[in-house]
Amino acid sequence: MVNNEVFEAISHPLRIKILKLLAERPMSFSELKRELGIKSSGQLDFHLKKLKNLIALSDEGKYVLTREGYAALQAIDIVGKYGWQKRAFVLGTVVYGIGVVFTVLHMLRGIKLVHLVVLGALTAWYIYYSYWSIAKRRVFEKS
Amino acid sequence: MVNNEVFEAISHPLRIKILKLLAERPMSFSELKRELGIKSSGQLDFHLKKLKNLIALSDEGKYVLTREGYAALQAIDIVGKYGWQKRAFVLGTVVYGIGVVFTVLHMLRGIKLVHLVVLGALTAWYIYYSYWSIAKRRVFEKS
DNA sequence: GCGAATAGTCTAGTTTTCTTGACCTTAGAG
DNA sequence: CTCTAAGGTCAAGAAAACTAGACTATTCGC
Repeated sequence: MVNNEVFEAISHPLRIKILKLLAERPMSFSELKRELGIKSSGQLDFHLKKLKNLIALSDEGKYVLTREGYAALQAIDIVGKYGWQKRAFVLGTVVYGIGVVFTVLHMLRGIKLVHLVVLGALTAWYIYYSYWSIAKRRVFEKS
Repeated sequence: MVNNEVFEAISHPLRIKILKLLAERPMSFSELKRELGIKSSGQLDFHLKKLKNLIALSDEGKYVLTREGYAALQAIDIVGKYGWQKRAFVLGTVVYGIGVVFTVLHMLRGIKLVHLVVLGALTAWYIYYSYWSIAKRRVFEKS
């Protein structure tokens, strides 16, 4: 299943609801019908077929998510939370700052190898995190 | 823009290509046309309009990705790489194991606070990572 | 001032998607 | 044996998505 097929599969609100319901627990055909509040069996049938690859039928006759289904759900999560990335980056910067200050205060009472290791690890993490946030996620892009 | 609108926007192979091209560098209308190898202006116009919210026109008259566009690109990445999650988890487990062994070997020459801190941090990271991998990403789900 | 390139718009027609509702089969309750 | 519920399938029509190609306006080289 190539990329755009997954996105086509999850490009309908009802199908996203189905995935979210199945992430909570496996459900049978009529359970899904009830939870979704739809009357037409044909409609559910149609959308379940569009979700093939993302869902499967368990031995007990209930629909469950496949691994690809969980991946799709993660993608849904990412898009739903993109507004938080800037705030998360600011928080990460604060955490880095506190870590550095804390370590430097300790170093004032004698520099030890462990201080340098912690400082190096913190900085390595922060550089990597910044790279992802700024170069890949473009948290400071406008709009 | 709600979730399913984003996925509808990226549910066409040409539109995914457009986003990937624009992630490399801003491009003008005819640059895109050339790179995509299409002949119809109407077609490009149609798909660019479907991508509204994910792209924008810069001052220089070139199309660029918006922050939401980068989020969509991340979602595309996730779905494209879901096959790697199991391998990544195995690697993570190996890293955790090496870290624990390394730390315990050091502890044999006298237990210090730093050893316990490192061990605690390693384990906290691994528990969190396992939670995500197993509960959220279902890396061990079959299919 | 002319030809070519850029940057599109608009329309008509084709193809897909989606919804509705009728229909089918099996199993269990009474 | 009949009625109801579960678990679907299928066909027809409406609505959307998509493509092709004709058309427009502006700019730049010459």
